[in-house]
Amino acid sequence: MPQSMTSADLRIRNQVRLLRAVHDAAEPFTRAEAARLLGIGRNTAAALVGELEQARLLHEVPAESSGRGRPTTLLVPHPDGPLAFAVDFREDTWTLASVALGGAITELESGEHDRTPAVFTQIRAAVARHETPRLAMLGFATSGPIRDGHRLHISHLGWDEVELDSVLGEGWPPTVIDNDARLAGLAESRRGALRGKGTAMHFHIDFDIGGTLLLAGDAQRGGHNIAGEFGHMPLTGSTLECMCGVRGCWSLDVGANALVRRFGKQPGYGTGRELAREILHRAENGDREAMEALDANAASLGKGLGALANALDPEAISLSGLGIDLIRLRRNLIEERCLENLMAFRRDEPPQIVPGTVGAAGPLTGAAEIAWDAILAPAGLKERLQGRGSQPPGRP
Amino acid sequence: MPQSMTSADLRIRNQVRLLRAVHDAAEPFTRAEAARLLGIGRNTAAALVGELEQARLLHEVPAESSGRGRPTTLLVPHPDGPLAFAVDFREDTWTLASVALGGAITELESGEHDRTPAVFTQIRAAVARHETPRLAMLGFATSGPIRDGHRLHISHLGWDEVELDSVLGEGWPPTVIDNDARLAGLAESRRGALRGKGTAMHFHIDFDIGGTLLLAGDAQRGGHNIAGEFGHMPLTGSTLECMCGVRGCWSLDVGANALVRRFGKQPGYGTGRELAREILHRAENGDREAMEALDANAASLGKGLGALANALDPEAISLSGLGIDLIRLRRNLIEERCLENLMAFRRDEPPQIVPGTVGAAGPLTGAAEIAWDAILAPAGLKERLQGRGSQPPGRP
DNA sequence: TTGTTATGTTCGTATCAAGAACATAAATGG
DNA sequence: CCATTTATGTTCTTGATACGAACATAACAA
Repeated sequence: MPQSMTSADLRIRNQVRLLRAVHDAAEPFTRAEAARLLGIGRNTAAALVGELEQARLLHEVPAESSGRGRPTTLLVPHPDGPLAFAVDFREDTWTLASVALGGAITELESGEHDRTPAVFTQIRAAVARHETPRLAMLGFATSGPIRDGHRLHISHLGWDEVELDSVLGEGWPPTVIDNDARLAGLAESRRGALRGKGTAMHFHIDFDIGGTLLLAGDAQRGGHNIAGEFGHMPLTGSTLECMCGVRGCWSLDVGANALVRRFGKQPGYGTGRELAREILHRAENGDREAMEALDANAASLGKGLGALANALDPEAISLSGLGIDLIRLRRNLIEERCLENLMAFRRDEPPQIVPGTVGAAGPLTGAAEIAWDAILAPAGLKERLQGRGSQPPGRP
Repeated sequence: MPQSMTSADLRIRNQVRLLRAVHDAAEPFTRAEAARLLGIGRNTAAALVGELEQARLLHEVPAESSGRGRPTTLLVPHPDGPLAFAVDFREDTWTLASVALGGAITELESGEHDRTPAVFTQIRAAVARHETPRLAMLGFATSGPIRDGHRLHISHLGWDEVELDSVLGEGWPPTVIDNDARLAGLAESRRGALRGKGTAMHFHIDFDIGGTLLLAGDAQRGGHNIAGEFGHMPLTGSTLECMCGVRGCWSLDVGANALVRRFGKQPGYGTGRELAREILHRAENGDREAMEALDANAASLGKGLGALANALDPEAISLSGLGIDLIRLRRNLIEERCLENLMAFRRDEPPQIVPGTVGAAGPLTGAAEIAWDAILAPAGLKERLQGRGSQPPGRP
């Protein structure tokens, strides 16, 4: 318990509460509403906002009057305030975006890459092209687990335990990095289908299944920062050997690899994704073999979700990637199998299974969230508020 | 965000921090150490402790001097301070204990019961026999899930969705209640083998498996307060039908029921526990059939733990109940099967699998923890500190 | 006996949020 | 068109908090 609590910390805490409220709100709100929301007086709210405006974190704009009363102002991000950059680093492409307080995303640049760590240099160059003193923190979404926060393991790129520092190199802005599946879940939890849920799960279905357990708006990270490999539990009774080194993984029956395998093709990270799309398309058009593959996929998905719901009791489960299509095409089958595998006493309150609403922007949005979490941490904010007005914001 | 943050709340927060430190510490510490621990000045510490002494929460006793310096005092629970009562309600027995700040347990009374809800009246009478104005909160451990905190479901007593209010009846002190497996895990996390682990799991193996995911010293509760049924995931490939209504549950292969079934006996909640002990005993003495049953049990346990570790990445896993015996008798087999089912890249850092150290006192200890959590919540503490010195402590 | 050391105590100060009273800018309604 | 109503902004005072510095105290050590 190192963090002492002094009057100054009290102020910081209230300012963090205010900024978080602005960041998390679906719609901008006024200063008076903020006072009510935080349970503080209008005078205190005025003081807080004043300092935050000085520090170029908030800005006040006239609010169109609604009814009687003295007109007030809306609290919006400061036009010259700090920005988070977010990177979504994928299999063969990357995207760089800038994200303001409140979550508004501006895509800056994107590109393809050659699957070697040189891509990081490429991305860093892009960051440099758009660099501004306003850049305060960079959030980075990558596929693959990041052990202990620094050892990167991306099997489909053949990167095995790559040391993060060595590939990132020097010259990066302050950076926070996490797994894309987890960040996609975080995005749903903060700004998507799982908003407001205390306990929820998200699964991204691509070649296989990656997921995360979301508790009160935060993604569970695990003891070595590698939680979330729900796809590698033996939930469907498969006896095949998985690329992960274990037999019987759930992922062997759900996802693009599973679809492809049913057609005698080699599962793997090549053209599998297009083939899977093709199979779904054929299933939609009544192709019998494709429909069976789709059914098997959906049934296995539902079974696994039921099993996980028994253990973790989520209020809702959202899906992304192929999961969106699976819900669209086979919702009933998924729900039926989920129900079948729920303990009997849970069947009157099954978890909602919903398509994610953040969509393909999930990892990028999640990366922005962790970057803003870092910016809005009390420690960092304290610094930013100390030198109010004098030097320009952004990292030192 | 309803909780405002005023100067008074600041004081309460620091007092909570201090009390929690005392409650959680393995050894009592001095006032000066407390000041360093919390990062506050000695003068502030003196003020905090003074008020807490007034409120009969803390007491100062002379500390034997260690080396130079002015002698100081140890912070200990106030001899007339609030007490938590804890109840461990089991299949056919119950135990009532009194627990002071810091976690010291005094057993007050125990008894058997007839498996009908009348037992609650019995327990309430016992509480009344020991009632004192110092009683501040009662923590209650029961088997079976408690949906939404008020619907009790104990299958082996034939209690199906019993409304908690109706069985508890009137006249109880302020009460918090939770599931025994979850509370046993909480106990290990706070005071046992999982102390200090950020992410951990605990499994209580009895007839079947109940468990809990422990995050930063708190047990995960789920969206409907019924998380933790890890035993009802299909982790071992069984095809049997489980009493829970699903096929293939992990619990079908691990625990007393699984042992008993191997001997052609009907699994269930009768004399199964003694029979299971008997089987373990025979296995220890070299009985081949019993050894095979034990091996199968241990192997299934290990396999399931590996699968769960893939998903949730615990630093450590503790076991209680039969799990203690399984570790004692077949540690290698459990660990080997766990490792086999861990994704390859995790195998150099497998979760530690350890016997719980709180032992049979787990549910009782956990019940005391949630009771003290309630007492030490800022809201309740505020009340207790308002009327300092005037009226006696305890619930109004 | 005289320092040394760790702790307790006292006092003044800066900061913070609350509360009350007042000021202000719209909409409302005759 | 003007007084009223209403919601908000602003100002000032007040009580409470933790901090820092200086000093007091009680042991131990040389």
